[in-house]
Amino acid sequence: MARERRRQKDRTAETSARLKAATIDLLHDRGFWRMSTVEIARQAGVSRGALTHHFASREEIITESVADMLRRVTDDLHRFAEDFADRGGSSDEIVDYIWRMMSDRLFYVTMEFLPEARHNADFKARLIPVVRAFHAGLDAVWTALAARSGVDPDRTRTAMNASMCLVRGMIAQTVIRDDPLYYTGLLDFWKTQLRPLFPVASGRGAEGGRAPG
Amino acid sequence: MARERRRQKDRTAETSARLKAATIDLLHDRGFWRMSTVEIARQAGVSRGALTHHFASREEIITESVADMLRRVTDDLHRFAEDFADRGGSSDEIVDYIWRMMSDRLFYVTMEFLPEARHNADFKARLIPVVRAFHAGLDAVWTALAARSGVDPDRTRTAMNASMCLVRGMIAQTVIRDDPLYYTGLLDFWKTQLRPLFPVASGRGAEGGRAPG
DNA sequence: ATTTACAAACAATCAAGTTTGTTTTTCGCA
DNA sequence: TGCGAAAAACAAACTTGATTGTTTGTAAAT
Repeated sequence: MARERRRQKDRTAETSARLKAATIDLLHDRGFWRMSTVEIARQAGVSRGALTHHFASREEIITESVADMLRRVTDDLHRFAEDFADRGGSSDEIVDYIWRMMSDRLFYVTMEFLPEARHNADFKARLIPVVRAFHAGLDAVWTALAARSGVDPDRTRTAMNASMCLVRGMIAQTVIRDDPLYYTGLLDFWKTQLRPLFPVASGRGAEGGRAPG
Repeated sequence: MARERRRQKDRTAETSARLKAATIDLLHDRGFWRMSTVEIARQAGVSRGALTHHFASREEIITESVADMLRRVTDDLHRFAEDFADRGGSSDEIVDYIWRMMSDRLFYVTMEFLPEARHNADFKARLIPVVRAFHAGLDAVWTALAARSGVDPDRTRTAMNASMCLVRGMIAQTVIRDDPLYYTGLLDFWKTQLRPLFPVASGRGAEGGRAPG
């Protein structure tokens, strides 16, 4: 393009980024074990030599790619939490948000590497800190909801972690069962269950923030 | 052994059963792609030649093993549904049952082959009918609960499918997060949510089952 | 006798990591 | 500031090991 001479830092950053993006793409489209480092290089538009230069092993490029992806999602999560706290959203919105976030490749990619984490202690260890950061992002969202609806934070966390698990299980099921109405039905049911737990304080503030158990 | 002369039917049945059991064991302990046909034969205590004699390919022994496993679980499900209908159990009990059923290797093994189903159309096609039968088994349980508590069957199905998804998502999370209290907390939360939807008809209160230790 | 169950050796493929070679960038130093 | 060595970014060929499906051989059941 414009610059014929590029700094090595820039070249490294760009090539690594392309390779990591290609890795996530293939993780999603081809699967953890079906994809090869040859494919990753091809998809990234670089030689396999470039790949081996920047990443010591197949396992390394995968762990770094997944870590990158989770960090990006975590950033989004924090932005959403801030925005949500500012304008005071509803529990419905949160359900929709996590459904969209998880459906958008995140949990499909997760299903690719979860089995590996279960069988490969190094891989799992490398993953845990970044997963913890992701959960901290989730907690930021839950905390915003708890503050906004005046509900006990612990109870909020439980309800929202359950929502996360529900969505995980739903997306797992989409692999075998393709039935959009089934999933919207489940989400609606879930929203209905959550609503009384997190009353919206706005407007005619009749509710003080307590829900009958 | 006791019998020196065995029918070929019996030999085939026994050897196949050993191989399929070994396949499920390794699927759980080593993972879909980490295990090899050599390992399966060794685990089953037969030669690899025996394996190739009874199963045309690696994919075939895996699909047949998984189908067998799902059929066994489905049988259990129907037995539970019958028993549950006879004595009129609580929704708490159902939550405990599906948690136990899914935690007992079933969903870990499922997480091993779900990605394969996502990327391998033949594999998926081979799986769908047996998964459908499994869901029919689940429906038998839900129907028993609906009849017993006089709740609309459709609503019951939705609530119970949500329970299944919740449990799936919880078990997926156990791969990364090892925290038994977290999971019992989620189960208790969910039982509390379900209880008012499925009131126990008798005057004895909703004492049902307690969470497993 | 002929088919079936099992056993073991074989062949071909494939992917990961290594090595070797070439071009571009960086940097110490005159 | 300019030059040359060193290092980094790529590229491609090579090595090795593992795995699957196939083939060939043998004992037992039909």
